[in-house]
Amino acid sequence: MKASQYFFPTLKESPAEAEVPSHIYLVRAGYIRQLAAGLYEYLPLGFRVLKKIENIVRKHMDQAGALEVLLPILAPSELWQETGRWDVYGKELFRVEDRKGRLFALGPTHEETITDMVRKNIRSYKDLPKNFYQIQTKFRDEARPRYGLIRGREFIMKDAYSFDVSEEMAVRSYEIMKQTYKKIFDELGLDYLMVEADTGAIGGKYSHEFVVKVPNGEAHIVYCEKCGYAANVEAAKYEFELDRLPPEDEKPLEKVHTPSVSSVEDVAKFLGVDPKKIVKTLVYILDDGTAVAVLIRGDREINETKLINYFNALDCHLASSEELEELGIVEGFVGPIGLDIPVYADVSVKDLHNFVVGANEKDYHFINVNIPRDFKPVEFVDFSTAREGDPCPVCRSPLKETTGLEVGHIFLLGTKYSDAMKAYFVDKDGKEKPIVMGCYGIGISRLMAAAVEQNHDKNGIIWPESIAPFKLHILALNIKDNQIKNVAEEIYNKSKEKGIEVLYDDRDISPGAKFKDADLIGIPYRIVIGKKIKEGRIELQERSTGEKEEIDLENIDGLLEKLKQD
RNA sequence: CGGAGUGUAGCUCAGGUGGCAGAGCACGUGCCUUGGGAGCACGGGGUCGCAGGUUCAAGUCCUGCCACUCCGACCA
Repeated sequence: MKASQYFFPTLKESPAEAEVPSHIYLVRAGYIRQLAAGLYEYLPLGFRVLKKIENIVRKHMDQAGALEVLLPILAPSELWQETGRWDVYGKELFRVEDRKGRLFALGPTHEETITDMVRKNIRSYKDLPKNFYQIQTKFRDEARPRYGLIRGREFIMKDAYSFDVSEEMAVRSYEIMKQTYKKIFDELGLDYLMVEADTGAIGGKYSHEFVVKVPNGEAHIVYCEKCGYAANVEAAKYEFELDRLPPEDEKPLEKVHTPSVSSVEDVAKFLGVDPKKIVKTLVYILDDGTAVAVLIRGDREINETKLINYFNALDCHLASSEELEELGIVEGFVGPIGLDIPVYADVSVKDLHNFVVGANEKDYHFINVNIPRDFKPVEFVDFSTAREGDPCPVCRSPLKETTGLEVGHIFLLGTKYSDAMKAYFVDKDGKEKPIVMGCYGIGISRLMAAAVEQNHDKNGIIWPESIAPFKLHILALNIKDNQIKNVAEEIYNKSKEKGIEVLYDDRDISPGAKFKDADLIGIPYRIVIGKKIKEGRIELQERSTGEKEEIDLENIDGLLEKLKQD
């Protein structure tokens, strides 16, 4: 491709609205443009990268035996009513109305549609297993789109759905996808972790996330360098047994005056005790309006996902001042003793002795509290958010913490959707059974951003070879010099003949501008044709290392052949 | 959805106390130049986010709305 005929509007300055590297460079280098919040146009370079990623994903999905389909973006509301998600999914679901007033969803995901397709067309165990996938634009009316392609309202996703005769077989399908995902992310050249994840409201037996390691990522991950355990903090087990305080003799319960002292920090300072011996009492309101008190050791944080899962709720929030008042609870001095809502305790409180809690009375705390002498929680549950330094649940070494970007998520769904939508098959024994499902997503457009987050420097993008828009960038530094031009054209033509994807900068602009654009765009290999052509030499540069190597023109065929090979 | 900020040329931005709409870059033409975003000259380009109000006069002051960004909540 000749640059003079191509289109990559580069910018000298960062766009005002971009904050993160992937957003800044994809815009500056002319890959994408913003249309509105969370909506982006893919310019020719951007679309090339997108197709590269798609094709890698497609290749591995096909190899795994999955079958590519294309489902409608619009989904009739009735389907979503069947699973209850028309109401549950909330404001994130784009809803549209046709001329007759019939409602549709712009698909944010396709469990309903694919399950409908399967239930209408699959009758027997002989038709199973099947795995269908598609690569398509998805719509989610995000409360806060941000970071360019990382969180859009419209984005490109590969979604796959497996259908099996039994859970055992479904696990097998799930494992195949897990291995397939590893191959995909390996080939993309990304530094990622596969982590145990929460299944969220989608339900199911278990799930794994594939997380690309980036600073300031939205996903918080703990992992063990020793044994390889890795989990999203929402799903990571907290091993309190390994973090418990030494036993003590019980001291008598005492109420102490603590004027205007309510935060754990302040109480610890005021009473001169370790925050680990202060127990926070948090009042949560579940989505059905139930109020519950949850105790946790002062040095730890509640994980609301674990809470939601335990209570089988869709949602929960910390009680507001008004809600506390309605319940007759004293804000800042809440404690389990004498509280008339159910009290649950995080495991971190188990076997804790002589600890401090709020006295449910303004400006008072109890000290030397002991379980079960002074109160008894309904149950001890793991509500803790895992964090760096916690013991690994597998091998007990201290966990490390990192952040990342979720680019893939696989779920073993079970029969949640097949039950709701009556997707049944007739098994060998002649009995009708629900199909066991799994679902598997990869954020294609987000991967493009993730790759840039992980591969850039101050001058621009450094694409992994597998997804670079072109492999070779030819810079003819002075296109008015006939010798330079002729050599450049010759190398360009030879590259094309060999099937090397090449961008040839034949524009009549200054050398500096060409170098700057080339660095921004980030094509892996660069052949520079300039003054040294007088001595019959050209230059090969690698974008990733910045290394420059002078090559005799007569060796150009060998060089191109080598570029073609790797 | 709560909090904060921004909105002026294609881009990045400047425009105290109200008084002719600006710069750099980009773009066009010509000259010159060609190894890290060259130089000179001339030129084109504006609904100052939108609507209303105050005023002789509004980019500037007031009210409302919209859009975009950031922090948080949220994120099958």
